[in-house]
Amino acid sequence: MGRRSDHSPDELRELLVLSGHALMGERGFAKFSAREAARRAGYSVGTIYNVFGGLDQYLIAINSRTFHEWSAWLEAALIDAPRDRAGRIEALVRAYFGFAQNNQNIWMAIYDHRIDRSIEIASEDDAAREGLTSIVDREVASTLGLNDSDARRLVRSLIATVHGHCALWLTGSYALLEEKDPAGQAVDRVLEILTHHLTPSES
Amino acid sequence: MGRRSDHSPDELRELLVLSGHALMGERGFAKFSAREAARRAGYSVGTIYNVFGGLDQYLIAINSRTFHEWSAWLEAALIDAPRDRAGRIEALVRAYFGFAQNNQNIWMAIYDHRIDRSIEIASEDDAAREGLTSIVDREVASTLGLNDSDARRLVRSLIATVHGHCALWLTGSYALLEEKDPAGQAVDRVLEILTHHLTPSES
DNA sequence: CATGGAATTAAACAGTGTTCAATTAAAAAA
DNA sequence: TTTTTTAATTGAACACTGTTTAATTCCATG
Repeated sequence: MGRRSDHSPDELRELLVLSGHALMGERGFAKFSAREAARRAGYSVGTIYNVFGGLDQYLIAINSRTFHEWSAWLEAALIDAPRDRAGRIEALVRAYFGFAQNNQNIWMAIYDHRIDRSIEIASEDDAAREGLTSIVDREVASTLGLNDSDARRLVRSLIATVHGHCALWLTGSYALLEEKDPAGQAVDRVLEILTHHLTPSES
Repeated sequence: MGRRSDHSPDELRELLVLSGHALMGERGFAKFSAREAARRAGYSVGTIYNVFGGLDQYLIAINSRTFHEWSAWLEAALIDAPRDRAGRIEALVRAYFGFAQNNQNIWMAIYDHRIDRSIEIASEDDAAREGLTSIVDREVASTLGLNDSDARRLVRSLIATVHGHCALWLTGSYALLEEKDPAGQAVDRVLEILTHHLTPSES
């Protein structure tokens, strides 16, 4: 076939991302198939290469969708969160875990997809990733008595801390198998760390 | 061919693990090929299925080898470590990072391989994984004024904290891209956490 | 209506994991 | 020693991948 008018370029792009995202959720990264994703969208594999340029870019687009959903999930959780600092931090961390648990395959796909340094990430995809970090920046960094640079470093370190708990938990890795409440452990660690970085007047 | 006497069952097993481990180091998990690993060992794919029972068990065996090397690496680093608590903790965390950095592909393969709950892990492979945790248990837990249960929980949480920093760093993930010394951040976080769990007389 | 250009596909290629009948070598039995 | 049994090893088949490219088919424009 040739140019088909049943979908505009943008519609087609979104259609394929949607189909791939759903398939990733069903199968997980290891059993994902671009062929199958295209098939379900009613197109053939080649179309993916046309639209995205390659499999890596397609996977990046799928993961960007996950980042958006994840950000929205966190924002939603923060609406109902308590007003005190510890309460908000706990809500944030538990929402982080909640999204991962309720969307295991697509959450893990974010980290399963290793992107070669050679291929460049579109600014749109970059923004999706930054969006998540910026939520934590807003919630945490502003309340600290640190200069911006130190606060940024600490926030990223806190994200790594929470990520570590969540990743080991969901991969069923040895370290957290017997732990009943990994999210609670992450919350505790984050709060312990934060007390070290509060100015006396804040603690 | 039939039964060949050039390798005993144990030798063959080790030969294949060695070959697979080397290939994993060269290519990484995504581009690993059991066929190629067997080829390099001078056998055909079927042999892997004979010896290990399936691809999953083969990958588990390869990763067990990594765990042994990793444990040895940590023990070696602890020999030259300072005697004070903070110094030993720092040495441990930096050795953790050092192994991962110097063996990126085989280190990441540990977490890339998702093991279905249905397949059971041989006690030998379990021991390889426990061995690593037990090093941290020995170094950290015994110095804390906690009961065994709480200490175990905390140690695993600390491992998750360090793992998170290391994983985000090596995957080139958004959160730690600009961080110059991720290991140092992990060390700082671990020490900050530990001060919260020391009895007054120890701090 | 024709024609050029762009979207879409089908087919080909080189790989993969997995299974299993056929083969072959060594060990056991005669 | 010769034969038979047993077990290790392979090769081929199957159904899949991702990736590239020539051929097709549709649409918009002249």
